[in-house]
Amino acid sequence: MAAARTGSGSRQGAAGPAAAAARGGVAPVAGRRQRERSDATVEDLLAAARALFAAEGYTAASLDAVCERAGVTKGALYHHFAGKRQLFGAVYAREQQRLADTVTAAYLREDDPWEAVFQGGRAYLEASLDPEVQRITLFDAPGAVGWEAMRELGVNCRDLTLRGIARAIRRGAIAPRPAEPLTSILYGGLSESAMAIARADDPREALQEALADLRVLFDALATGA
Amino acid sequence: MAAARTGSGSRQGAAGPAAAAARGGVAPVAGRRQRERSDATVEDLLAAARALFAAEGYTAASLDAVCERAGVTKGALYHHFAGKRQLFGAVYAREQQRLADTVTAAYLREDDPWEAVFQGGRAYLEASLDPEVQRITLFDAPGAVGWEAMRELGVNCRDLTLRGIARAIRRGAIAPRPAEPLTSILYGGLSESAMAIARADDPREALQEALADLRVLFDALATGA
DNA sequence: GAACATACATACCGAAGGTATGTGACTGTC
DNA sequence: GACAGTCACATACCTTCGGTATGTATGTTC
Repeated sequence: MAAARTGSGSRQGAAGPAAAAARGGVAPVAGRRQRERSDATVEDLLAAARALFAAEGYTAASLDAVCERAGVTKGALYHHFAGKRQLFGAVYAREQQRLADTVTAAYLREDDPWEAVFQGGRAYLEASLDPEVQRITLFDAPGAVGWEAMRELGVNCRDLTLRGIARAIRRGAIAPRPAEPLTSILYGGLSESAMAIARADDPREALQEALADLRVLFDALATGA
Repeated sequence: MAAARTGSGSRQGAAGPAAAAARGGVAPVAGRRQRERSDATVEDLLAAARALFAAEGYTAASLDAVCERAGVTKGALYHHFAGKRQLFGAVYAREQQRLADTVTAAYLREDDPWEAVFQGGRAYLEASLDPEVQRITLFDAPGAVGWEAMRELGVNCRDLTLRGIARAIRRGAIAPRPAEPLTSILYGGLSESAMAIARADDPREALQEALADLRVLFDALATGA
């Protein structure tokens, strides 16, 4: 327990630019364990990257700007991430995780397996109306990380959809069929719907119309029983 | 008809790098009218850009490489296009035009308005299986030119879908509803399906399954009459 | 406490998008 | 049919940005 105070709150000798100290943590920094420091830096970088990627888009957002906002230098960035694509990939994975949590919560609230898929879809649609979410998950992700990586970077809503549909089929809530095609149609349809709704003259009304149409579609596919 | 020969086939004084002479045209160049020269240069640039954008993606493809392939310098490129985005936008617009022609042809072959939409969708799906088409229209376009520009850059398949659905509604082939929501679901569903099919273990089988599922969906929405 | 590993900062490089400017070919005009 | 003006480029250059190599203070291990 010797002398723990190290004076300046900056992480190292030179001048730590800014912003990092504004995080929730208490004042001192040098006494923490490496893992905590590392995690905090990654957190700062991801937060800064998310903000800039969302605001300016993947190509327009520069790593220098990300580092400045995170209060770190490029040395730190490249210590934790292999490059710009990987940084974006990490941001994307987080975003999908957040979306998936929301969708899963809505899904689990329903007992009927087909209705549960509907509610999950509804939750995904509503969550995807946020322009920042759209920019990251719908616009830039395909071009930046590719289609395969989008599905392999941890949890993703497409797999959620697939599993929901598969369960609805197993339970007999919809007619037997391979689950993949309907997954593509539903997931792609919801994604495109989100983009259209967000840009509609009256997004509120557009959302209601979309949900009504989606309801018709779900009813049409449900087995009468 | 004075002396028309100008010696070298190169367009101007200095050394025209390459490739441009390989186009279909005959040998001399200087005698043509400006408009023809200009059109030919634009054509070369678009062809080179399409090839590189399709092969390497929007960000990875460099304008220097495009110019080299087109046998032109950046001066020519920036004389005809405002920048990289606009060049890509022009390539994208052409691609959409090509797709739209194919889709329209399939659409017009059917009399029943709802079946015509199905055949148009089928044509769009099959045409979108080409990796080069996918890379340009599905992966890079949203991030590079944005959603609004994708719909304002000339003909596009989404509007075709919208009009087909609107006609099917007017003719009573499907139940009355606002056409926009179903358009988003169908167009987005087909786009996502194309990406999934192209990456499936057995694309042939995946395509058949997708079309079968699409058929079920179309039948479910059709009015019995 | 000495050797080692971690977590950065600093400085630099090359590539690529974009721009400013020059020049020869073309075109309308008198 | 010269001549002025415009068009269609080429050349050279600037700036930004992604990426890398290296130095160094901090933390960890034995």
